[in-house]
Amino acid sequence: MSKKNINLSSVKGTHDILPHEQFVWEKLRKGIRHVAEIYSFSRIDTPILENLDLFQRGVGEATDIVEKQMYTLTTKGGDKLVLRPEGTSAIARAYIQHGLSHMSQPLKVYYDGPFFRYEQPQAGRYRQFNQVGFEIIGGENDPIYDVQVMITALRLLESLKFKNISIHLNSIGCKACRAIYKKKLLNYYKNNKKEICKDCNRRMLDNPLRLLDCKDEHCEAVKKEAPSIIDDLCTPCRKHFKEVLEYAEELKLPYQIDPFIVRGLDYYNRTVFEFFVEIESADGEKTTSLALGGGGRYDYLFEILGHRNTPAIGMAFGMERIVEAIKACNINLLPRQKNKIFLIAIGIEAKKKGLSLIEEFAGSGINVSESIGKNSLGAQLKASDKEGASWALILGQKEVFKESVIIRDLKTGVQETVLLKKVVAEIKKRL
RNA sequence: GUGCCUAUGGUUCAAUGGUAGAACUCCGCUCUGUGGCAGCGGCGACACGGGUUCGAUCCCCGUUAGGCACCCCA
Repeated sequence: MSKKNINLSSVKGTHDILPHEQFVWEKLRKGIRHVAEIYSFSRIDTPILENLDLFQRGVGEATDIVEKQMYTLTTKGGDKLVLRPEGTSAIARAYIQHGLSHMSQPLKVYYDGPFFRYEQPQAGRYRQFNQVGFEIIGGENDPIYDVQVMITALRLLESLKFKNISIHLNSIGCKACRAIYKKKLLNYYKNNKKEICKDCNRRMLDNPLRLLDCKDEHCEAVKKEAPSIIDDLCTPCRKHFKEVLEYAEELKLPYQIDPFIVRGLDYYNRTVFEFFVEIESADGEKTTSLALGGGGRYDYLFEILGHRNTPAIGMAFGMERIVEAIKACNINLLPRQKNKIFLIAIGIEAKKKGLSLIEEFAGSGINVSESIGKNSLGAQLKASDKEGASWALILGQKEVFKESVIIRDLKTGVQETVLLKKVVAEIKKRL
């Protein structure tokens, strides 16, 4: 087998998270755990593999995700499975399957993990990507939960030191008022058909709400004058939205009403929102908004899945997007350097003693790093420098013979010889 | 799925129709008894396939991958 034929790069749209970038991810995971605890979300993990029907039914047959972005596979037994493209449907499935409606309601859960969508990779977009999501399921259909999900998400971003966060908020009503609005919107666009781009002409046929997403400048002009769904909400939807806004005011959420937010998946109703963060370009000249995630209410999902009507709201962030935004905003999350101990041993006897010494330190909860495979003292000191260690423990022939060890302060160069059995205590004192 | 751009060591960049240089990184030596500096040395690359040519890393075509945008979304 020739090496030449093996493709040694990661699969298109997937990426490695290398050791030197792990600290950002770890920080993010910690932030997630922390904020989840504060707002009493419990963790839930669902499998990466699910039945194909779940998403066909849940997300919607006509959505892009289901139409062309799912990784599907057939098992030897003939079952049609899919690598999960999103989290909400899977959580709804677990809720129904395990009778979680019998736990105290509403159920508040969070998750993070990999998801899969087959599309063209691009900035902040991968085929395998990670999402973190928060869901509040069951209980009352109270707008306070809508705001709770948003505040949780907001606090997560704040804990990562993001500034200039904004929440674009909208209501897309219910089946009844949305249908009326769609007609109205279509009528309006029909009258302006000549002004709009060819994509929008297509949208008129297959996804009218998406007309509001177009960034073409002619369409922008048409959009400005377009009827707003907020004016057409039915009385219950209008009341719900009004209360959401009142709670949002109370919590001083950095929100703005954005009638152009329409989410793609079928199961959304009423409250929908997206989180943005402002990014300064490299030359500092202009700022752009980066969408980190979004969500909304999905009161219809449980009915779609054949369960009784269950109110629910949730949201998800793209973790890669958060990480990229952290980099783009130059946010420094590096932990303060801890004092590190570095063991240096010269000669086979010293190395043996050194190994047990590392164990002894480990037993006291102190990590000792080393580069014990190297032989010369100089090389090992150099390695200690690269590690950024504070103290070196030097064990040579002489020290082994005398049952002692040198403690070298790597910043000042001051050295002290102490007995081997006292060294752990001595280091503890210095820490 | 569509359009535009790109492809040279681990990284960032050069040069060239006669097969490649540097900086940083990595490894080693100066230096089995004291690191950061310095000096010296070493490993290591033309994405793949085809075409034009005496000869292609360079020109052309295709494939693949990456970037950006559209679509859509996280």
